[in-house]
Amino acid sequence: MSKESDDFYNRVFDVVRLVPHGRVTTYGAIARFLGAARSSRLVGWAMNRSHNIIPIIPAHRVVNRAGILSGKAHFNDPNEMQRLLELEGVVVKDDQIINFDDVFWDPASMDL
DNA sequence: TGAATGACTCGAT
DNA sequence: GATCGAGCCATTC
Repeated sequence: MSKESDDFYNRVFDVVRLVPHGRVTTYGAIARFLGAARSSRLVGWAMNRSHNIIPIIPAHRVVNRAGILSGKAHFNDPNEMQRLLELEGVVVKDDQIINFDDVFWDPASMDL
């Protein structure tokens, strides 16, 4: 892995950490925010490595554009992702966020 | 070096 | 309106 690609991942992690408490974002939103609109899968790759990243990445706040917890299976405990979201006030049912449109947070619209 | 994979997204049927 | 398939890009085998 080259250093530049590591930097890309680092930006992804940074954006994920910027997600407000009780809000969630999508892979596509992060990818597009970083200028890689068609690299949404790369964001998924980055999150896959987030287990070894410090500080810990709130990966539970990152879901696909449908509001489904597509990455919950990659957690130490799949139930932990849903539990963390519910703990923050996010309503989750069947691995899917109910009020997704209400809790969705776009990094491009954050206050600078 | 070439082929396969993946925590996604969009367009077509 | 829901479902299916193809596209994209970096990493891994």
